[in-house]
Amino acid sequence: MEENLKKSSDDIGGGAVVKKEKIADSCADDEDAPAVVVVPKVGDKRPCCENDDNKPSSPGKKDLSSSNNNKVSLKSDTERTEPEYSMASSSTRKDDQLESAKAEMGEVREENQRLKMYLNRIMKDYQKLQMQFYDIVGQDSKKSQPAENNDRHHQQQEEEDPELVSLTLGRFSSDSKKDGKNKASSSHGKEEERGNEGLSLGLDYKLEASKSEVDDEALPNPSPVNSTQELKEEETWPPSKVLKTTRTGDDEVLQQNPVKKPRVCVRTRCETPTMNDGCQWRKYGQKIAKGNPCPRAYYRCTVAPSCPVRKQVQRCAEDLSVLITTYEGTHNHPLPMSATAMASTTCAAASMLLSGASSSGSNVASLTSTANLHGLNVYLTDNSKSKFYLPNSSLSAASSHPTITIDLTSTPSSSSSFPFNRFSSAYPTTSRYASASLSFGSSESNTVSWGNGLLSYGSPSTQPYMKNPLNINGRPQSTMENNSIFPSFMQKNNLNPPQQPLPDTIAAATKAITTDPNFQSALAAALTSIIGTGNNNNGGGGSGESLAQRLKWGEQTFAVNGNGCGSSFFNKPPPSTTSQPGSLIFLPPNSLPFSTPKSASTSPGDTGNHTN
DNA sequence: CGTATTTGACCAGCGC
DNA sequence: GCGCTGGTCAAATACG
Repeated sequence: MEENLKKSSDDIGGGAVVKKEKIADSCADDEDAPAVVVVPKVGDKRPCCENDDNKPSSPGKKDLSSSNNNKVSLKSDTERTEPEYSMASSSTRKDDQLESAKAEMGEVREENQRLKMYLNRIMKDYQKLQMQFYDIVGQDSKKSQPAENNDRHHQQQEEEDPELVSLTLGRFSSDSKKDGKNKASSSHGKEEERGNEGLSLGLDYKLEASKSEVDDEALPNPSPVNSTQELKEEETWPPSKVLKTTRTGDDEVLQQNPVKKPRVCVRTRCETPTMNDGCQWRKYGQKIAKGNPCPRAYYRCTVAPSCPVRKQVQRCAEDLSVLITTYEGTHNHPLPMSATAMASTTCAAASMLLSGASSSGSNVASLTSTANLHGLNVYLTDNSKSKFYLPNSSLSAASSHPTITIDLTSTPSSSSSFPFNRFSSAYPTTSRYASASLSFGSSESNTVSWGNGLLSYGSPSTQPYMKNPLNINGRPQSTMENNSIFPSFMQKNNLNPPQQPLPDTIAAATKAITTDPNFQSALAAALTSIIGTGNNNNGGGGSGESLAQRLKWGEQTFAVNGNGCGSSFFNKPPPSTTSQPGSLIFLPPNSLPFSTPKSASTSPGDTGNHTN
């Protein structure tokens, strides 16, 4: 364990920190881009570990990014640049530049220092938490040793039982892989999960925590984007191949879980080829799916080169006006503000799915939870038991993935009456994974497609989509989505901004999801695992406060970071927004969608982008 | 000319 | 083992 921790810390120091430049690149429209963001280097994921030893980062950038060598690096940079400036400039202008450069360097240095402090704090917290966790686990194990067998039995069942997928997922990261110690306590962990859904779920749902390194890395990593998720996801994304290898390579623990990422399926009414979710996507494939005449388009997130997020866009065969967008994976990079809405929503949905599944998993009973929040109906069901089937056969493809469906197409009446009419589980009855359906049929007209609403809101005049109805084949003509402005959907108490029906819906949806106890617990656990807040007195102002306390669902603005699940803690603690490092920031009210420069399509939603 | 999209080929998983 | 299907790759093409 210690080793792991150490390792993780090294990793963090070596490769996790991303420099400003990078951020700027990926999120051109994010004006508030943190000066320094800790972002898991997706692309460098592997290298990430290697970097420590073998791969010195490239001079300019890496220096800044290397937390361990911040000072040195910065200094070297400065030294390097100074001469250039002086040589080149004899004029006062140059001097000014030099001064400004120095000032910048100073800022960056400070930022780095701050990040370092964060990192240290996090590491400490993490260790403490872990210790506590083990203590608890140990106690439980003693208390319920007899029950252990049962747990094991459950475990086995889970392995065979599709429903338990989410549990499995949760289990992975924390239990299975850390070390023998964890392994021993895995069963207990499960027990705890049962009692407290959120416990270890957290990031687990990120899945396949196949590698211990990954886990370790992730936990300590303060990166705004859930590094854990990213790393895991990245590894897992390569669908079958990687999975397979992972599976084989890893223990049997993984066996039970095919390691498939949860998917969030969003149904919206959208006339445009794709829904603008604020992210930048590149189309990499198109296929005719069985049972649906409309081709399915495959997109991958291009905001960051290594972003594992993929999405599938397809028109509903039954109703061509309905666009089905399926998101898979979590962004490993900061997202534009406009993209956070969707990201948060999808992330929340995924979390809910997992948490819900986990809870159901223990009982192996069908889970059906209903929440009526803010006029939204949220249904979480265990599909495996569900007798409903998804009309769109094309979705059956997702059968192997835990899938949660968010229906934004249903009208109030229909949704309220029975959302599953439209949505049913994406899983066939034989599905191995639990799935959930969310129907956000707000009282407002959901008929306004998400994409449309967003698009029009953002910059009506410049919305190409609107101009480009889908082509004959229903293929997106362009993956470049316009930036949509996603009104501060997260604004507190402001769920019904005028003229923003859609965002509103999303906001409500997000809120509804986030209000879900399951989700809360899951998210809290996740955040806790990352930040290690909990009981520690974190040096960071008020960190002593429990995370849960800090999460004031529904009341506070919910800042979801690029990854979606509140990862942006450290991402950007702009003084103004977050004086407290640990505080959970939800979208700053009125985070407007800046239109992303050109190609970037920023829309609310990270995990998913819907482009019609 | 660089970048994004298109599209056929390829691969892996799954069911029969 | 074979065929079907989903998903991805990558060369060719289109576009700005």
